[in-house]
Amino acid sequence: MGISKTAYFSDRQNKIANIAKALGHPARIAIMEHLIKVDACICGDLVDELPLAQPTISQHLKELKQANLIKGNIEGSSVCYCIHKDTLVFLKEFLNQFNGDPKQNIFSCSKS
Amino acid sequence: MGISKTAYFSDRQNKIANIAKALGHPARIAIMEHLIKVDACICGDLVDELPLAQPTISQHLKELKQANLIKGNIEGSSVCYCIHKDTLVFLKEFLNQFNGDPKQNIFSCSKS
DNA sequence: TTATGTTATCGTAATATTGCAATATAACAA
DNA sequence: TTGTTATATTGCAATATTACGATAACATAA
Repeated sequence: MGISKTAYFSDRQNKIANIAKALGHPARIAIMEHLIKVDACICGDLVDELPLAQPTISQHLKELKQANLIKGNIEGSSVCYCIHKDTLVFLKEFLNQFNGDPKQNIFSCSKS
Repeated sequence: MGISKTAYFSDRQNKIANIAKALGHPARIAIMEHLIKVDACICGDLVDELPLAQPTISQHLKELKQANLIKGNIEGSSVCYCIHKDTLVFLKEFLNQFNGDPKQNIFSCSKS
């Protein structure tokens, strides 16, 4: 990515960007959607479900975990993953900023 | 980013990932937040506002425009940018999938 | 015309991401 | 112990992103 000037932005802006970045890959969207469908599953289930190799899935899970989008519970020799809703709520709150007057600012913009 | 197997995922999953990826940088979050604060502004305003050079801002705006997160209106020699709410609504609808029973799946997960 | 203001594009260096084979690690069974 | 199963880590090639100086493209003014 080249140098990213994260230090120049607020913690909140960096946190939101980090969550969005973690969601910025179709495999990770597919993982999130599979997790919500089955409630919780292990890495191996995702390897069967998605057209990617096990190390790749594991790496994507790590990415999602780093952003707090999922949690992993160790269950014997496997790890059970599920969604961490708090983070999704946080992201939704960011999006709610953009709910202004619906009559305004929809199909045009000017600096007037 | 290396080869991204986008072809293996649905159009919808790719679209969501693309929007999220566009939001996956603090400068672009800052741009979106500035745009909502002032309703609409030109590139030069953002150059004054953010600690990045003009070509960098322009590139970030292109990224946001490509994901349909903003629109640009040419006004004389400048371009007026504003938020494209439809895309944010689309992203919010994706997040709404994750609003299951609040008593379930909050602080634990198991494959039981 | 020339000059100025505004934005986009090009080129490039530094760095990050993606994907996977190979391998390591860990839990458990036999 | 050995073997099996499940997941994580390492190492690497291919590719993408980030940032910015230089410059191009454009509208407008003088």
